[in-house]
Amino acid sequence: MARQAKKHDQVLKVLKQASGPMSANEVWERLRAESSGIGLATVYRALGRGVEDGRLVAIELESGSVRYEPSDLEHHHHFLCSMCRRAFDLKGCVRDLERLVPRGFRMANHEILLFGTCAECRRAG
Amino acid sequence: MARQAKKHDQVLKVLKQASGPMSANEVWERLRAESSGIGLATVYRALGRGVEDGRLVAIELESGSVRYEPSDLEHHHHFLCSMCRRAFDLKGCVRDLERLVPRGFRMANHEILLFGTCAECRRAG
DNA sequence: CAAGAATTGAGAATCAATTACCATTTCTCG
DNA sequence: CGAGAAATGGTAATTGATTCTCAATTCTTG
Repeated sequence: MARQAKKHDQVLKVLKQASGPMSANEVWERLRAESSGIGLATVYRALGRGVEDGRLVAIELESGSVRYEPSDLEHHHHFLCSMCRRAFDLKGCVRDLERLVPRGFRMANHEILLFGTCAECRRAG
Repeated sequence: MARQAKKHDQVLKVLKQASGPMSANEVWERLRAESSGIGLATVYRALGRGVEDGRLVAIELESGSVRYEPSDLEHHHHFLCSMCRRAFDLKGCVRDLERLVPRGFRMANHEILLFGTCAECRRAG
């Protein structure tokens, strides 16, 4: 069996349990507190490999940061809280997207992004 | 009357005529070729001021670059060509977005982004 | 035209995200 | 155990976007 990459597994685990896609930094901040800590470089390595493996997908919801999520999630979209900047998964999708595509263009996929305030920030704010 | 800012007007004009939101760099590349050229710093200044003025809005469709568009456009969404990386305006919207919002969250606005290949790149490719 | 204010351009500086490096540690396996 | 492969962490280096600096230019107005 291949050598086990403990830290890498921790990274994947965090993403599996997350309520939405996370940036490298978010993953790092969550893991560094834990028992043994983790280096940011390792987080990036784990994420990069996860994408290569096909176990993760990288998405870009806003300028300046790439987020990662498990690739085996059902089709879904995201909510970006403008206060805490976290992204949350949404359930469901919408229909009739095809009719938005201009003549001659080909749509490969789509992203629906809702902006606003998450429940937690609403309570806090 | 206030001093006229020629270059700034050129920047706004480019955005008005554009088929979609443009990044600072895209605007710069289009204008530098013209008659007198323009400095990248000036493009940024014009964009920044345009946003302050309320004449432009900044949107973030992908990592690493903010795009700008006139603020007086009707509600619309965007298509991002994965080959040429340009963004195009789309007509129309979809319904039922509200039902995607999780309980306790508040949606302020939304973005629908279609990915794929634009007509030009399809012909070329 | 002269003075003063705003604009401009070029390049340096900054900033955040990401990657590269390299020494150290941890595993695996014979 | 001992050698070699893989993983790790800290930090330097890089990258791309954006902002800053400052001297030169352009306007506006009297």
